[in-house]
Amino acid sequence: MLLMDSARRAGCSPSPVCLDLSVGLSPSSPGSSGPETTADTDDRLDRPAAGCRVASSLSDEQAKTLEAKLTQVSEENRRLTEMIAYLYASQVARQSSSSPDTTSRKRSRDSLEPPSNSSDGNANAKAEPGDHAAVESALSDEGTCRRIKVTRVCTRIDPADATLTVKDGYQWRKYGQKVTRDNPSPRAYFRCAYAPSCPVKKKVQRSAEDSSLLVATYEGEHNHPSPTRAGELPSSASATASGPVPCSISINSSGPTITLDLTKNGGGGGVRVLDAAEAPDLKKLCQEIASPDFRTALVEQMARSLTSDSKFTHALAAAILQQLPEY
DNA sequence: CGCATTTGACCCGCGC
DNA sequence: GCGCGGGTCAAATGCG
Repeated sequence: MLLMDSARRAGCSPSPVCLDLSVGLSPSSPGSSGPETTADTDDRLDRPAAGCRVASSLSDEQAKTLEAKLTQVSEENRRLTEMIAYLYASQVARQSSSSPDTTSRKRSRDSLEPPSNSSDGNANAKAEPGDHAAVESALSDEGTCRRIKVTRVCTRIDPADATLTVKDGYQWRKYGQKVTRDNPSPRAYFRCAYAPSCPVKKKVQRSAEDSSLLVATYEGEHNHPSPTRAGELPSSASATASGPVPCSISINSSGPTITLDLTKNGGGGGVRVLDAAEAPDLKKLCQEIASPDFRTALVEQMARSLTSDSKFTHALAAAILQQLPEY
């Protein structure tokens, strides 16, 4: 959260690709219902975090140390973002050179949706390289295209649980269910209960590879507050119950957002690119990001940043201790 | 009785 | 033009 906040303050969104690094908090964080499940929403950035309360109890010296560290982390985050942007640009260049025809576009009959910019896994599974241009087009036509945010959220569930429900705090109305070609488990279609005033839809389907993984794809943004406080984030409630997921990939009209959720109990805290095979237009990029070298470098750099400074770790430990009740 | 869910039918875009 | 497959509709059904 500090990373994201610092990146935002540093104005660190120069590229169509945003590297969103979120370090999971303890599920028992006071006042937090557990937004461990990743989603590229901005809401959580504007909420007071546990870390802010910790920082407020620090001495001036500790605060300065943390601030200096924050600046350093911001810089590193900016470099990482640039790295992602470079990889993305390279991929775009390769794709555009191999598929000059970008005129044919699949347009949804649903007027609420933009030109095909779907992150739907199965739809992309059969997409040709030209489809990548659809994403690219949406990126370059920001001024003319209506921006529809598409977010993919993954939640680990009990494999025995047959219900395709993701408790995210919002009320949904199911309007359809289909068995898709590439996945034996059905896909459920939901509309926000506040429709038609709220245009948000979501699709929920088990992962074809891992039946314990529930993939929810949100299209659009709610134009109303969540009925429940716990639902400030998509799937936040279920994430608390089911545990965070290591990674999610989101694609919106402002560019793909790759969210790496380095939580401590989501697959060992490793970085994993999920459903890369389902997004062939980004497959190459995702493969590069998911490569062992990149992952190792990323994790090492983050770990080094956070642990190399003994003052930082001591200050953090002291701050945490101050928050613990005395026995 | 009203509302939510289920499920088969239908629509539409795309590839061949 | 036809078939396929994803997405949506709407009547039927279930439930409180």
